[in-house]
Amino acid sequence: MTGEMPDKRPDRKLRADAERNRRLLLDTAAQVLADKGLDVPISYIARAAGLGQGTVFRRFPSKESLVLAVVMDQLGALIELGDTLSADEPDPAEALRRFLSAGIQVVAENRGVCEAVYGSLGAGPELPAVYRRIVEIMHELVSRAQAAGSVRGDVTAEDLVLLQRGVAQAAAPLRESDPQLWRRYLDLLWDALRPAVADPLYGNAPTFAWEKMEIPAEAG
Amino acid sequence: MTGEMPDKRPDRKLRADAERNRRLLLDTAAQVLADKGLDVPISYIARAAGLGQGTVFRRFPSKESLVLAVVMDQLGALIELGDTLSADEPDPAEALRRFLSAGIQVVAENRGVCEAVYGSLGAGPELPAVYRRIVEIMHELVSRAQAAGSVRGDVTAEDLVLLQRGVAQAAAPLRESDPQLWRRYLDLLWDALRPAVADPLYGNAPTFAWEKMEIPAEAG
DNA sequence: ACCTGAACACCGTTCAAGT
DNA sequence: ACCTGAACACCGTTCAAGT
Repeated sequence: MTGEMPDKRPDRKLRADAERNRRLLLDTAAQVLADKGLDVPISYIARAAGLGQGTVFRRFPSKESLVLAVVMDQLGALIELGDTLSADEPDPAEALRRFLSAGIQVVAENRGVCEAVYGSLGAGPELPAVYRRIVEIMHELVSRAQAAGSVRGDVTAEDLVLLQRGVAQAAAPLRESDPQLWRRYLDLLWDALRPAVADPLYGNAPTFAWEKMEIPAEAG
Repeated sequence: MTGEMPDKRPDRKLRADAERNRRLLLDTAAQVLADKGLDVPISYIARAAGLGQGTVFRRFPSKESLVLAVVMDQLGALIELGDTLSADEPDPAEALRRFLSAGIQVVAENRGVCEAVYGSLGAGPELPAVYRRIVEIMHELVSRAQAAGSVRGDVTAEDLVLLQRGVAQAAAPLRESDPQLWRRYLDLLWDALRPAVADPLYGNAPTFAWEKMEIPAEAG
């Protein structure tokens, strides 16, 4: 057969209007998801962006993949901050604390991200490349803080990534009435990380099953 | 009109077969929800219980209310434990730790409860009577532990209820590969609660908007 | 009173027709 | 290549008919 197949490679250059629509869709979705949460119908997002819902599915094969793309956009900013801190912040404890804080804040202040990040990672995983990068940065920062004697030696980068989620989720029920509550529980977490208190922790540090994770199209 | 209305009062005595079916439904749902999570169709639960799906909606006005009833069943057991600890455990720190542990465990080991408890409480709240009771027990236990000097004075019962959730949710992504991971983060939380480390915490302790909570039918 | 399954509404996803 | 909205499948909820 001679019919042209549409190019499925994710990084194939899009036609100008398509690229514009993709960006519009991501921005609209980010905003809508942030305060309505994951339950908004795709049709709602499509209408808010002034597009047909078919267009959404042309660019993102499923609702989940759209959400994923939005979340990855946000985590991309977090990674940039991590790189900056890793390069420029001379105080290891301060660098770690700011990275923890920023990660918690993204989840805590964004209903869509909070709900999305709930089921993800671990067993039925997503966001692989981005999460792996975050763990790498976390590892760098926590290692330095431990070497400086600011943080107990028995917590790992994986622990801290999970605990970021935990802190954000602890504060999540009161997001509307007390949007800064997560800072309170970050303070508690920080206390728990002091080397002085270090009782041995139960069991072994967790490991993530990166192999099980599939690279979604958007991750390129 | 002379037609009899069905009695809507939630505690009205059910006919024997209806009561049996209600119990069967709750037990089946508990089991199915625990490992499949909230996404299982009602039709699946109905079939597993050998009933028509209409029967489910006759007893529980919505899927949400069925889930709620299941969760409340489980939290009922937690409350009983709390009462026992409050009455019988002489060591205040031990009593508090065991209550924290049991609450985290319920959420951590039960996918349905974990997902259900995610959105609840706080802004758009449910489970009111049961949650209020849990906070009361927590208040009793934490007060004693604080009076005994085992726990820092600036955390409240509300903090701890939220933090239970947080610990369970931190470990949730690895539930299948590492089902005991929550114990590790309970250890960390426990370290954070020591009076010795007490840096002042950010902001004020949270308060729950009980007024906003509606008593669901099942709470009778 | 209670049970049931067919019917309805809604939303995610697909696709034939149009630009 | 891309866009669109109608059509399809699935699941929560309702309800007319039966016991």
